[in-house]
Amino acid sequence: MKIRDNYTCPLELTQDLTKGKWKPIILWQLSKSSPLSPSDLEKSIKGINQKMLLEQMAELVEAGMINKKIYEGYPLRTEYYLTERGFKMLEAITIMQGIGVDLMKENGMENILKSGGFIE
Amino acid sequence: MKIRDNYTCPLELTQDLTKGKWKPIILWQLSKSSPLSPSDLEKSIKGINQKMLLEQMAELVEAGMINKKIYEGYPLRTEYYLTERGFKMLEAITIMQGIGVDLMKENGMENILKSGGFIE
DNA sequence: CCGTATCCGATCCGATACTG
DNA sequence: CAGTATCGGATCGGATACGG
Repeated sequence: MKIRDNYTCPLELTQDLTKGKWKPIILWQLSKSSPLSPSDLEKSIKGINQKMLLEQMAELVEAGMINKKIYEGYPLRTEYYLTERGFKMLEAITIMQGIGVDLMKENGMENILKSGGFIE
Repeated sequence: MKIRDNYTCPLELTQDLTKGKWKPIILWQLSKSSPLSPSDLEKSIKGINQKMLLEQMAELVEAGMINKKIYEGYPLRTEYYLTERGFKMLEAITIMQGIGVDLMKENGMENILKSGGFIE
């Protein structure tokens, strides 16, 4: 993750640190159940693969949104959990989740909401 | 803007509609002063160019976050303003702005905060 | 001044393979 | 199971030019 040297406003910085297809979803998942191992998360996030998950989590750690606890020995085990900053970011994500629900209701996508296919 | 057909959760939809380098900043600017013309916005957002601005605004209109009012006649004039949904989205953006300020303070980037270079 | 089209480099993301 | 490396296609974003 490259932090640019010139930001015109703080919002851009936060954006940079939380952008990408998966990061908000990872934070959302960790807010509901924590701590979680990478394999747990991979199961709970439909469509993600191991590479994307670990890559995005490493960036979230760098951004101070999540932390990990590593257990020595075999089988390997690591657990991730939200930091205080991560919880704050989650407030923003929660609002966006609400907007998404509204949008889906307005656009005949209730099937997704009810199917249980999504993570709530 | 292509809306995917399969979302695993509403958050992904909102993300799709508000992603990109400029959209949150456009909403932020419109929240402080509204309505604004494209040329006003272009002046107030450092680094953006006309193409990106109009392109991103068109997508925000499609997403129902902003609306525009077109005045007939010459010189051409159009004004953009936030919708109710846009204001809701702004709550999330405001939180992220706050996180960005914290991050900058922790990382010796106060110069950006104080320089007046950013839009507050 | 508002808006659209094109071109092209940078970045993202998914598949796959590999290590400890 | 956790994590890293590589590669290629898709997408994004900035420059530039053109039209209403």
